[in-house]
Amino acid sequence: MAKKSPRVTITDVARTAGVSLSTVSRVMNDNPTVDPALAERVRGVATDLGYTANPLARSLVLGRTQTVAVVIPDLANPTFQAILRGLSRAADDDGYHVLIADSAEQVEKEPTLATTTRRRTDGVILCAPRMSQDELTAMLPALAPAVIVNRPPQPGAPTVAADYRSAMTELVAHLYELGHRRVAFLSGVPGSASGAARKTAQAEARIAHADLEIVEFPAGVDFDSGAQAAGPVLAASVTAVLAFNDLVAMGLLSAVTAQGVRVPEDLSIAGFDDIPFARFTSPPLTTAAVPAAELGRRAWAAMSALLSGDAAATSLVLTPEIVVRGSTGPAPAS
Amino acid sequence: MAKKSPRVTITDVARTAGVSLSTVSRVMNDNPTVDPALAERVRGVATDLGYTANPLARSLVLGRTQTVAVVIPDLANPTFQAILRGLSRAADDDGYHVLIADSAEQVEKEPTLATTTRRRTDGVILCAPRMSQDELTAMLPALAPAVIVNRPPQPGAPTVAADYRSAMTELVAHLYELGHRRVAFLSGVPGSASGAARKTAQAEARIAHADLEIVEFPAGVDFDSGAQAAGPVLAASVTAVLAFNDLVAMGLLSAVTAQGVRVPEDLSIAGFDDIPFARFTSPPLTTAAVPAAELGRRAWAAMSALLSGDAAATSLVLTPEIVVRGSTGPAPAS
DNA sequence: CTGTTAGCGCTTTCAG
DNA sequence: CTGAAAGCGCTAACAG
Repeated sequence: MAKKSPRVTITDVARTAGVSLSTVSRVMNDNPTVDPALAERVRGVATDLGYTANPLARSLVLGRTQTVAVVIPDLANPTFQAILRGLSRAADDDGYHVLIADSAEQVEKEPTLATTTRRRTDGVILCAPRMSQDELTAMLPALAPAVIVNRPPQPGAPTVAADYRSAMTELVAHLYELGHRRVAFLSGVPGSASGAARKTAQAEARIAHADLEIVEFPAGVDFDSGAQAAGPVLAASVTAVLAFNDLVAMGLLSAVTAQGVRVPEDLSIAGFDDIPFARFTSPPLTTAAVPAAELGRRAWAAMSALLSGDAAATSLVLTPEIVVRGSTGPAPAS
Repeated sequence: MAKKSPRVTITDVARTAGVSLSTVSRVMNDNPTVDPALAERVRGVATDLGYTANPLARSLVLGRTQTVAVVIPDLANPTFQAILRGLSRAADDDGYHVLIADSAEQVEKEPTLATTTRRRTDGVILCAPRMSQDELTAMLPALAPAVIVNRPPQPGAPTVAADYRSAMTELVAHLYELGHRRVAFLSGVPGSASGAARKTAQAEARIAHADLEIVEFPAGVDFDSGAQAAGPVLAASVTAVLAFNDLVAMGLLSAVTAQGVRVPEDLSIAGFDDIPFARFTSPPLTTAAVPAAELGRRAWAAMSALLSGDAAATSLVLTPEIVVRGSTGPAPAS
C-alpha cells in the first residue's frame, strides 16, 4: 500500500507483536529457547508484515556476509565461464552468494580487485591469477580465506588445479606417435602458471626425444591471436601445432583453412581445454579436456571447508583427458 | 606482524592520530571542512595502519551497497554470458560490484533469487525472466530499482531488449526468398518472451504469405534439444528449419549431418543469437546477431540512471542484424 | 523463558 | 574547524 515502501524492521515486528527485539531475533533464528506459542505468534506477525532480517545488519554483527568473491581474468573465456558456473552453483547449493570480479585480462587490476571485493565478502577465489609469485604471497594473508585455481601449490591457501603438464605431455606424445618431429607452440600470455606447466612438459619431451623440435611463437589467448599466428606458423615449416588453448587453435584453424591449407593432411592442430565448441569445428579439434566446471565445484568445496574451519590447506589436482578428434593426423610424408 | 590480523578500524586511526572518529571519517570521505594539515596527518596514519573503511558498516549507515544483482536463467548459455560480461564491465567502470544469481533454468527459483539477492544490493537486473507476467508485476515493487532484459516494456521498470520479432521476420523472409515454403520451428521453452516474439513474427509471415507453412516442434534451448529434434524434423519433410537459438541449431546440424543429410543442399538451418561460435560450424550458421554484450551495457546504464534518480522508465530496443552464412540455401527442387 | 543493554564500524547532525 | 552523541538494523551476553 505504502507509496515509498518503508522497509519493515525487527523493531516494527517487536512493537506490533508486543515483545522485545531479542525475542523476535530469537524467533527468526529458530532459537529453541522461546515459548512455542509466543514464537508462533511472532512468526505470524513477521509474515503479516512481510519482515525479513536485513542481511547487511546481520553481516555487520555476525562478521560474515554469506558471500564469496571470484576474481576471473576474462569473462569471455569459455573455460573461466565454466569454472564460474560450477563454482556459483555449488556455492548456491550451500546458501552462499557469489560476487564476480572480471579483471578483463588486466593483470595489474587483479590485486586491487581481490582486496576490495574481499572486504565485502567472506573469502575470495582467485582464478588463474597471473600476478607474480611475490605479489601473490604478499597479498595472500590479507585475502584469507582464499583459494587459488590453476596455480601451483601455494603455502597459505588451498589450491585447485588441472594438471596442464601431464596433459601437454600426452598431447606431445600423441603428435610424436603420428610422426610429427617439428611442431610449433603458440604460447599464450606470459605469467600464466598453466603456460609454464605446458612448457615444462614440452622441455621434458624434447629431452626424451632428441629428434623432436618445438618452436615457440608468442601469441595471445583468444581467437584473433590464433588467426594472426597463421603467417608465422606456416612460414616455419612445421607439420603440427600445439595451440595455447582451443580459442587460439580455432583462430589458427580458421585462418590456415582460408589459405587452402588442409587440416590435418597438411598441418595438424591441437587445442587445449575442450571448450564446448571444440567438437564443432571442421575438422573437430583434438584437445585436452580440462574439467573446468568440476574445478569450480572443487574450488567452492575448498572454500567451504576453509569457512567451516576444518581446513587442512589441501592442494588438489585434476587430470585432463586427451580427446583425439579430427584436427590431428599423421605427419605428411616430407 | 600480528598472527590473527585484527582488522584496523576507524577508532584505531582516530586514537593513534589523536583525533575524533568524526574527523577521521571526514578525512576519509574527502570532506573539505577539515584543516588541510590535520587531514594530511590523519591520512598518513591511515595509510600507515593500512586502514580502509569497512564497506559493510558504511553500507548499513549509508543505505547503499555499491552492488547490484543479476539474475541469469543459465550461466551456460553464451548469450547470457555475454550479457553478464557487458553488464559486469560497465558496472565495474562505475565502481559497482555485481552479484550473480544463476537460476539454472529453474523458473520457480527466479522470484526467490531476485528478492533475496535484492536485499544485499542496491538493485537487481532480471535477465530474460520466464516467470509469469502476474508474478513479475507482483514482485517488481519489492525489487525496485530493477531493470528487465529481454522482455516487453513493463510498467514499473525500464526494459532493455533485442527485437526478436523483427529479426525473426527477416529470417523468415530470407528463407522465403530462397524458395522455402514449408519450414520447421524448434520452439524453445515456454514462458520466454523472446519466444513469443518469434512466434508473432512467424504468424505475421504466414498471413503475408498464404503458401508458407511453419510447423512447430517443441524443443529446449540447448545443444542436446537440437540434436534430439533431428528425427521429428526430418520426418516432417520440411526444407528449412528455424532453430530457437544457435545452440539448438548446432545440435540439429550436428545430428542431421551425422545422418547424411547435407546442409544446406537438403535442408537449410537458421539459428538465432550469433553466439561466438556460430561462424565455426560447418557450414557456418545463418543467424540473427543479438548484441548481447551491448544489451548488458545498456542494462547497466539503465540501472545506473535509476540509481542516480534521473530515471524516466525507458524501454530500449536493439535490433539484431541478420547474418547470412552457409547453413541456409535455396530450397531443393521437389 | 523474556527483556535490557551493549555493541558491530561507520556517518552525520548538532553543538561548540 | 572539530568533537560528542545518536543511530543504521541486528545479535548476544547478561540479568531477571
